[in-house]
Amino acid sequence: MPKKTNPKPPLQMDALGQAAECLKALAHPVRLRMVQLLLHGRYTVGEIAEDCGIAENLASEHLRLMQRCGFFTSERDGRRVYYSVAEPHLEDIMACIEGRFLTGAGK
Amino acid sequence: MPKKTNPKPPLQMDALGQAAECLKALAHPVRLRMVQLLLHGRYTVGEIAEDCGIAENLASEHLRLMQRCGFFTSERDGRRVYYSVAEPHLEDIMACIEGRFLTGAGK
DNA sequence: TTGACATCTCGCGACCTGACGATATATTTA
DNA sequence: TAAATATATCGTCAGGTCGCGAGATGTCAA
Repeated sequence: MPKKTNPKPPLQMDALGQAAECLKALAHPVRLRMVQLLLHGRYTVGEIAEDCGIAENLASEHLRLMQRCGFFTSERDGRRVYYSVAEPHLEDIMACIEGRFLTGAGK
Repeated sequence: MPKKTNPKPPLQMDALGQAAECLKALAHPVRLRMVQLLLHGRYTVGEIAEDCGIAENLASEHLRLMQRCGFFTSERDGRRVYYSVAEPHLEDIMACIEGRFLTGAGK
């Protein structure tokens, strides 16, 4: 076991910190549901809130959190705001998660 | 193969909750580091703590959290306890995370 | 046994998160 | 203009997390 002066793995501790930040954003059942939904198309805040079974202001807060992480993007159309996936890697990451945690389960 | 063409996928909300729990366990820079390290072999608590630059009792807490999620396993050898990866999907998941967040960085 | 070592557990304080109600802003329609 | 609709923001608070020190537990060797 080498010393702390980085023999083995590089010092990506700050990069790992960033990754951890984004994983925290994903680590919520409602937000995972939002990812699943938005991977199939774009939806308004109201539609997303109804699908997730939560209040619209709460949905708005979750969506903006995901937007801050770069996962989602939004565009206004009249009084409505449509959210959609902005991060292409989300599909791969979600596939990994589903492959591990949702295999065969549920319907 | 069950139906897959579902506009609004059904309620696997509890499965998503479980996935979120495990993602929370991953969503910490030190624990991500531990995953990277243990994907290369098995190490004692002391070795892991030194690699991560944290106190041993703190390392022990992080390791046991990962163990509770089924990611790691441990076996005692004398006074030492070796931890190693117990969840094969961890490699794929970590590859996804690194592909998104650690591309080109570090080294 | 005693003592050193390796790991684990507990309790505390600081900080963060999630959900909620109330309110604010933006847009369309009457 | 006012009112209705759609979304966003704010304040609050219960509950959770993180890191730490102190001490407990387990193991080996003399």
